[in-house]
Amino acid sequence: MSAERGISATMTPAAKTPRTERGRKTLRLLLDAAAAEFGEKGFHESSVVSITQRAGVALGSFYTYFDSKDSLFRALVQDMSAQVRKTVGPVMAAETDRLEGERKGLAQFLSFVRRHKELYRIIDEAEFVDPPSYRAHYENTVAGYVASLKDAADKGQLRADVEEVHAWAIVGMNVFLGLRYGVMGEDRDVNEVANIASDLLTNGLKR
Amino acid sequence: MSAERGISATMTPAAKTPRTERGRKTLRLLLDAAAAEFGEKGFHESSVVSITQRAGVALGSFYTYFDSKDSLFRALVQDMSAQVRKTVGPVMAAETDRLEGERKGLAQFLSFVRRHKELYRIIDEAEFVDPPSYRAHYENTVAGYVASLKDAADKGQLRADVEEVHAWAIVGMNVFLGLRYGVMGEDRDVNEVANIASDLLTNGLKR
DNA sequence: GTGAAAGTTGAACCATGTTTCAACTTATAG
DNA sequence: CTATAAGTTGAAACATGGTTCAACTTTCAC
Repeated sequence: MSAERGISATMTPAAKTPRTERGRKTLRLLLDAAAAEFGEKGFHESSVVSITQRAGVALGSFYTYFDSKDSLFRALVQDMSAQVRKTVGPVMAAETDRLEGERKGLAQFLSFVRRHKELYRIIDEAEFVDPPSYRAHYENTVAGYVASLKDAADKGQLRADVEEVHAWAIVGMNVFLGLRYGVMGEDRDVNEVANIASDLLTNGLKR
Repeated sequence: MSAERGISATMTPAAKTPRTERGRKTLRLLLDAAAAEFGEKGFHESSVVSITQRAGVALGSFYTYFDSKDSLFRALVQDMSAQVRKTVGPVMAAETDRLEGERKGLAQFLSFVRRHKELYRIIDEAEFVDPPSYRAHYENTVAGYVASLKDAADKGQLRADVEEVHAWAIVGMNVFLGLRYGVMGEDRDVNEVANIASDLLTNGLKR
């Protein structure tokens, strides 16, 4: 799970920025350890002690880089929220046809989730550990969806009456498919799932 | 938030069953207080002390009825999982047309959520506090959906190829609509939301 | 009415885990 | 080479809150 994810631009310096190479390395160790720990055991079961142990640094070093366990979590949520957008967004945008973009985007999202189960669960847990981050994550996501759906509607690629409710519905669909076929089990092919969902989204259930 | 919900049949006697009227009353006080408390502050922010205080009983009385804070939570999750099914199921089943049933069911679900935000959040938090209950809740829900979708397909009411993936997609959609238009805000009419979602589900996004 | 069972009470016990800090080591600029 | 800033360390202080228990009160069957 040790991602190549570094200290991304979006990450607010709630993390007291390290000044030397050694410092950056330690910070990265802590972030990776925390992501893994939170992903496996959840926020409350993870202790600062266990995180520092996994990272292989002393307990006290944690507070060189973070104000608290909470602030670490917040940093992680924001970082990963950005990561999802950065991974899925371009794949979706690359497609001229919005519905095809949706299909490709979901497939991409599902494989991302499989490779980053920890991060997926961290966002989910933010609903309880840090509600504002959670809301922000989904409000951003939905806002992006609404814009891009309206855009596609203008181009005549889909029905003209698309709005917020549609966006929340689609996001919910994707999140649950990610939970089931990304996190809970990998018993289905990513593309197969994406095809089925995309077809449902395009044509609906009626025969 | 003090529901008329009593000690339902499905509730495993993890709660040490009271033998007198007085006992039953105390147990109910504790259950209602806990549901409210968990709903507002989440599992970890709620303490047994605060729950007993809200219920107006002594700290020690808690352990007359529950083995632990966890076991109370488990009882609550199971109880509410059953409640949702009991509230939404019949409304859906009453309709002969599956798609119309879906619309009515969603509307019913949304108003249920509005009246029971606490319980909704309790199920969500089970993902972290008691994963088995969480999985069980959604696996049950989805299984019911698959059966009823297949049934409707046999009757020619919808496409023949419905399967598990569709069910997870629909459930995810409903859950997120519940989160947004039930819990987060009530700025839209329940029936309007249900109509839009139902239309999306029936006809899809293509124009 | 009486005694055993059921229920109540809250102080004390206990476990866990976050945060602080002063002594120490490593890095780097001049 | 050296002085100073950056970083590391882990023991101890501190806070929180779940759980136990022995003394007490209420209920209820006989």
